[in-house]
Amino acid sequence: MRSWGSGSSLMGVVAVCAAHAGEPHKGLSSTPLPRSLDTRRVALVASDSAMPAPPRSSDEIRAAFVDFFAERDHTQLPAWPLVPVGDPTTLFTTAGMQQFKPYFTGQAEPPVHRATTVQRAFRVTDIEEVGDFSHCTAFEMLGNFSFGDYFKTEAIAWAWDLSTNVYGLPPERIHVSIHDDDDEAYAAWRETGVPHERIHRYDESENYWYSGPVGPCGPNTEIFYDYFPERGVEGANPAAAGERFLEYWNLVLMQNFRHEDGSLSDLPRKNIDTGSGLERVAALQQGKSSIFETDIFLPILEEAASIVGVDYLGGRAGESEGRAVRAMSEHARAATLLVGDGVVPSNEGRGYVLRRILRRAVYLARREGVDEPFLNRLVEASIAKLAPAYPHLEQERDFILRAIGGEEDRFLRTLTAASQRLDLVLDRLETAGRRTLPGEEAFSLYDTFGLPIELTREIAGARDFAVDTGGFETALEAQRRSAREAAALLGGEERPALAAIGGDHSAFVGWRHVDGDARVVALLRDGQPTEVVPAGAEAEVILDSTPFYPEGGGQLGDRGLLRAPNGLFAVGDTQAASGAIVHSGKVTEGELRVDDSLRAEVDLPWRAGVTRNHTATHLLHAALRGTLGQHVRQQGSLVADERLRFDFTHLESAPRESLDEVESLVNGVIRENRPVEWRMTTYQQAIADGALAFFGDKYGAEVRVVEIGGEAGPFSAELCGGTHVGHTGELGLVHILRESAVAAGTRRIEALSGASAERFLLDQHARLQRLAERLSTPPADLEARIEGLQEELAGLRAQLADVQRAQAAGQGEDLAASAERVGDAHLVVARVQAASREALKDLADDLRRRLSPSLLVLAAVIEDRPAFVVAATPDLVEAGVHAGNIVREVAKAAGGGGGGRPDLAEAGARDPGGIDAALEEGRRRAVAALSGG
RNA sequence: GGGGCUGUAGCUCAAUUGGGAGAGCGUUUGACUGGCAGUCAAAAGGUAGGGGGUUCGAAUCCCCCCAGCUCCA
Repeated sequence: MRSWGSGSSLMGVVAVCAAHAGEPHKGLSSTPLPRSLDTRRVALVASDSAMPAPPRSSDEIRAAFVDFFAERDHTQLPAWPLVPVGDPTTLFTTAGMQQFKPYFTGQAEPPVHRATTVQRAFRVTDIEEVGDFSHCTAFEMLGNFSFGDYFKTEAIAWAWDLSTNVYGLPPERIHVSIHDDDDEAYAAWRETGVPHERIHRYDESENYWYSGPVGPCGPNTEIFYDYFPERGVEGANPAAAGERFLEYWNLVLMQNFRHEDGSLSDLPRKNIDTGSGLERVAALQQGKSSIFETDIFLPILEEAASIVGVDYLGGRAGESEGRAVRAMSEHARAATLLVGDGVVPSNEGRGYVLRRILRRAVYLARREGVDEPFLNRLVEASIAKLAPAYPHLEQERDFILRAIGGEEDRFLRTLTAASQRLDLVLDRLETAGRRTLPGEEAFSLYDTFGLPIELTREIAGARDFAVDTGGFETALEAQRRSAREAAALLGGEERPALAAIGGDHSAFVGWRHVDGDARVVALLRDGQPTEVVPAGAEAEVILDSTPFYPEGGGQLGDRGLLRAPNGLFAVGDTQAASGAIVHSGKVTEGELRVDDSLRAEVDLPWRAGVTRNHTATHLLHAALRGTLGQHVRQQGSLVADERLRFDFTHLESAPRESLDEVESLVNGVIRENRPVEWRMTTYQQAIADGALAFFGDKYGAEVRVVEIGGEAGPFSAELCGGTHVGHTGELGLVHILRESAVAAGTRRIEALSGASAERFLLDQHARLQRLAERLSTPPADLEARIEGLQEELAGLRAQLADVQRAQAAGQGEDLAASAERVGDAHLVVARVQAASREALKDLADDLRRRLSPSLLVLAAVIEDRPAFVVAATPDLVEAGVHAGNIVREVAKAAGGGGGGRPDLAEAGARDPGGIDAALEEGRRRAVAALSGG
């Protein structure tokens, strides 16, 4: 399968320069383009003096493309953000056609029949290649689209017209490829004047496009620029990877539909879907061999080169320096676009990809000796370059800088910690006389501490250590395998049984109704279709139409009741799957049969709570954006009947004052009792009107916009399929409970609305009253009262400690006086009073200070259990006395256990009755130790 | 979603491996020097992330939860 412009073909080798005609430039170093290139360009322009000046800069090319198609009745539609809007299963927007899929598959009616877009795109496949002369992760796709309107002939003629007359490319340098069987395309190209020998035919593997086993598909035709026309057309093969040709435009001619059995039929309405990489066109228009030498990258490259400290543009950068400069520039630019579209660095999903490119940029720079943070300089340069086409980047500048700068700081910290650890490991190996770092060690540094294997190799290499790369790969592969197995085990369930239900069903009427008459279309028990469900059995019910809202957009699925003629079905949850709305629950009375006519009733109090909370979520979202900044975007939410949870992008914790501000803003809007209205529109129209779309939610071609009114423009407008109140006043009150962190860059607030908010505040108030009563003080004085109690407690503790100390001192004096002498040493064996183990040890310390040399064996009852301490002065320890050994025997005599250091050891037992025997044993051991030593 | 590591004073981190919670920096106070900078001395600051368990005894071992870091999907 070959989707146009996919993988390395799109960003294929462009590293060929046409300057020195006939001389292939293998292994182009980072040498900049020779000036002679520009002369070629000048000559070319001069020869076409009748034509308006061709577009040169990327901004001009973008405009020229859009204008060209606008003149031909195309409407320019807004691009998608890099985060695909309708499809949570896709990480990033990778092509211009992505937002038009529903039109191509016929699921939805297009708003216009001719469209053109400039679509920013991001592809993960080539990250490791970035740094060479051609690969990119982020790029811009220029595209024109026809939805059942014009087809091959026009698409091809216009592509030719734009290429030769607007871009001013010399016709003799253009080659095209078509599908083997596509004689129509061949004819269309001949019509433009392309000679037979520059039209190349390829089979399915090269020139056929489809997306998935079932769906629209068709041949495509690609347009190539020939850097070496002097090599002749004999044997020319544009599709082969190489230095000669640059593919800069791909036209997909969607004319067939592939069915499940593999057969093809003609599409009733044929489509055109084209994509032309702006970076590549810029390279052609600027006479450059590499996209990195176009105006798109120059200002960023220049900044990167100054960071690395090389004269990149002057051609004085070494091979690896050049790589680093290019990768740093590309990754910084891509990251800028990603953060601008709401992606924040994290340890999973899109955020993880962002993290990977940022970290790659940092370690490549570090390898060239850059150890200061630098990303923000590159981001500034990227924003400056991109802002004319993408003004939102300028608006979100601060957020972008903080998100990326913060990630850089974190990574530098991680690197420092991990390299210290590596040094320790290497020290150990060195002592053991080994010179190879085992693969498991390298993997652990990578896996646990985030040290890239390249850096491990480098640091180890600097100390003359080898790294067992094979072992590392093995460990990495093992982890991948186990992750895959775990994923397979959990795998999301496919529901073919639902997809197989024929006819119309599951019409949703819940936005306007909470009950309605319906007919049972299908019943499932344990996922299998059945005709009847008896009382007591769990089942899933599919209705022809239903007021039950299936879980989506964070709003939980409805609960309620289905009243059938011969039975009752309690709905516990409602979910959407395979195009069906599935009511799951239990038959509580009688039975339920397919074809039963029934009354579907959503649980009213439940739905009322959920509805309130959903509107509250929109209000909070709008208020957060107003208070914390426009970078706030919904990341996820949970809308239940009694509470709501709302996750959003924000880099630091929101202070209580901001939350208070948000809360009072929201409650203000509630008091104003503003109308909440919704309407259906197209996605493009909604976005153009400024509505907010939540990423990760599924939108059809028709979308629903929920708008909360305001005096000057709506207070909030969001794409949303959920249920909402009619006026904000119905919410009564919104109260934010708490704010917390969910992941790096994502915060969560939990809140209540309506009756649950009221109940919560009343509970709080009641608790306050109870506390005040208990402390016999008015609620207003509670703080002062507690402060007083705390002071009193601290005072009493200090007094108690004084008393205990005095008591211990007295005891110490008495015990010291009663000490026996064994040889030169003092021996105290005694049962004492002590409140804690601490006090017992303090007493031993006191005695050691009073008597030297001395050996002490003390016992006390602490919390009804015997505790023992044996202590010896340092000189005795020197002479071989070991307190730990003595206390162990003491404890054993009391039925317990213990141990410790030679100078101080403690032990305990359960039964206080054994103390006397234990002390007896202690005396024997002590005497033996003192005389035997 | 799965795995690994970490959580000790405001900060950075120790503790002979289960036996008395510490250092440096910072903070406060005092002393010295004309002031600042500084030097010296002292003090304050800890439910050891939270909870449970094992044990005579847990920062240390086990389990659960939370948070941070990190790899994989």
